Amino acid sequence: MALRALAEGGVAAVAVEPLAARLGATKGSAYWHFPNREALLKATLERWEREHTEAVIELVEGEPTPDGRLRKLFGLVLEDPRASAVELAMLAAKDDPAVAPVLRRVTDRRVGYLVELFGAIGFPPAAARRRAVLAYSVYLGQAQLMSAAPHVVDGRRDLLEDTLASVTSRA
Amino acid sequence: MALRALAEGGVAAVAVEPLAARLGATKGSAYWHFPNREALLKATLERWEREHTEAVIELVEGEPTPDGRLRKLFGLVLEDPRASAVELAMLAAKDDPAVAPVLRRVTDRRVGYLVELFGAIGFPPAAARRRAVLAYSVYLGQAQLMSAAPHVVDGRRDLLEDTLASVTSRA
DNA sequence: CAACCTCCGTACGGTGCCGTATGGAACTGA
DNA sequence: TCAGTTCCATACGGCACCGTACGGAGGTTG
Repeated sequence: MALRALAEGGVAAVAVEPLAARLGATKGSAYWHFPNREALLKATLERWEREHTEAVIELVEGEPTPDGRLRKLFGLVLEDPRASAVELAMLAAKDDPAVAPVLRRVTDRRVGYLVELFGAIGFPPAAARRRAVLAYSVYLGQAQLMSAAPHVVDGRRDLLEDTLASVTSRA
Repeated sequence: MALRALAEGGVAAVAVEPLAARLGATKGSAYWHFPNREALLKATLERWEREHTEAVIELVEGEPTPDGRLRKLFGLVLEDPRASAVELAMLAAKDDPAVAPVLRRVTDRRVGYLVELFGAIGFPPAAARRRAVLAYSVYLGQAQLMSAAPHVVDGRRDLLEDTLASVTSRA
């Protein structure tokens, strides 16, 4: 529920009174479960970190080949922009003291996973790391673009191919 | 001044009372110059659009070759992350009704410029457009990453080369 | 049954912001 | 000089949120 609010209204929407009202309850109840708003937000963020970061990686791990995993990963952004809503909300609130550490952990975890992936494709460690950083930049940028200006992408299914080609090519 | 607040505190910081206080004035004064907060925000955003979007393009146009222009463009993000602060604030507030139209215009303008650039490099129109969308994604993503998790990039000067190679290679 | 703990509601004060009302000082022009 | 305009301050009410105080219903345990 708090996650839904986070996706829809950003970090600011993870607030005691609005959420209580949404649940048909009152603040009195909410403040029994959480000492304050910060604790509510922290719990929400950590729950997202726990459940959704690994979930994506597990989903991607279902693909048999490393190339297939990369394709799956970037395909996720393009096929369902709404799925990136929480990610974008986190980036939007990157300066919030409750958000920053979670964001940092998730970023490290994901870039680390990408390093593995590029290593499995055959890049040597240093190159794999560079590719991973680049690929994650593309991932973030596409999520932003899909969300903020979908018309520039609009049905551009070949963007996925372009992306994969540019990120994996050994020029 | 309002632009400074926008860069530092995001769209939420472009508020009547905080800005007035920052200027050593009072709201009474502020509400004489602007009918309401929305007008203040709109004026701030449009001023940014007017002065800074074209400014970047003009700066880049100073480079003699198209390749040099691309290099300059991506170099800007990596050499001074603070310069992207307003961009990121805009993206963070993309759902704000005052922000959305400005963001859309700026995105269109920039992607359009990139299409020109890739055309000048020698890509045929359709390919140039695809490259432009991809390149702008990388631009946005790098700005995000530099701002939210600088430690993963950290001194990685070769990222610029990687980026240019991946975006311009004719694989 | 009585004391107790759990969970929720009502009621209140505080803060930061929006927007309005109103008055006044300084300048400007007839 | 005096009326009008410009620019700013004080003061007020409103709203949305945070957080606290406190009371009460219902199950739990001695």
